[in-house]
Amino acid sequence: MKLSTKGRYGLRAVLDIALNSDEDAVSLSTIAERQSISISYLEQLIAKLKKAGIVTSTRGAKGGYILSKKPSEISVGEVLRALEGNLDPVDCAEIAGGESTCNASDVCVTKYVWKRISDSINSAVNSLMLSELVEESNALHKGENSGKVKNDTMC
Amino acid sequence: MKLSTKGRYGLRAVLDIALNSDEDAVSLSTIAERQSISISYLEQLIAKLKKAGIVTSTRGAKGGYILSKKPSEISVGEVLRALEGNLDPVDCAEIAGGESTCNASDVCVTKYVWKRISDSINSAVNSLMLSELVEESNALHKGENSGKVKNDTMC
DNA sequence: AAAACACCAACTAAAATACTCGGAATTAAA
DNA sequence: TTTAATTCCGAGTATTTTAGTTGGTGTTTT
Repeated sequence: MKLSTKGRYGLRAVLDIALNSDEDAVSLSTIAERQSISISYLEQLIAKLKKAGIVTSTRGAKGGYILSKKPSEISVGEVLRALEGNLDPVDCAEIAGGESTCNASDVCVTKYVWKRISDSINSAVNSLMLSELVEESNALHKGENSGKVKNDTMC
Repeated sequence: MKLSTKGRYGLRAVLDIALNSDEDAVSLSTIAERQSISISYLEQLIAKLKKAGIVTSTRGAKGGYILSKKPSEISVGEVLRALEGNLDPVDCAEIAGGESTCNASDVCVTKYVWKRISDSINSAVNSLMLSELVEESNALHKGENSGKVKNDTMC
């Protein structure tokens, strides 16, 4: 029941882009360095984010990534699901909202448990916007040199 | 971000005991058969439940397991944590409620995300009691032969 | 032309998961 | 008192997933 490094690193990467793409797009290598993540691994994570329409890339020298939408329009849930797949605690079509393919679907009590967990996770992350994390970060850095790199997205 | 078979099978086992230990203790082999779980694997799961004080065993022939407490006093959270370890989405002392050993503890924004997820999962499962699942199961089986095996804890 | 970048598809090592196996100790019943 | 049914225990193993790495191609600015 743990998030993998995909979700953890990937969210840090998105936050890094949010905090540092005011002027230019940010390159993979700068994110990787700032966040202490291997550049080649990060590449895979960003690919997922791009596919999900969360970030937009520009190729070539001076290229890099920016967010596709405003931070207030990107939920943490959206980001985590792009990286980790669905956040449901079990793989079950019925819980994911689809048709019940489960052969024991009508005699399945634990299903109520998984549904309850799934709903609580999803509502928690869907209601949390990237902008809130950006504000939190700014609050933590009040009084610091604003030109400095903000390496504050650990964990 | 998935529950392992430990949590899924183990909760089914607990529910099976709750539903079938009215008179005698239920043996590993009957749970295993009813739930289609390998007996030797189930053994490991039940050991965790015993260690956590959720079930009580009696050894020897006619031995088996019963719940240590009433179903209304056992939360699903208690069971899942016994089987899976803590349900937090990341391993972080601060989120688990302890001291911050994290070297970036005060510059750690994503921490708020993990805390939020952790809280939502734990409050969901802590407020759900085994007795509610028992009632749900009985409701599903209204009208059936009450002597029949109730194999209704799939998923 | 060269440097800085994104993009892509395999490949691999390590860790975690999901089991199995072989027994020893305990207890009820025949 | 033997036998069968059971819990209990520690170790071993196969499979899957995770967490990367490697070696390249294509694109754009300087």
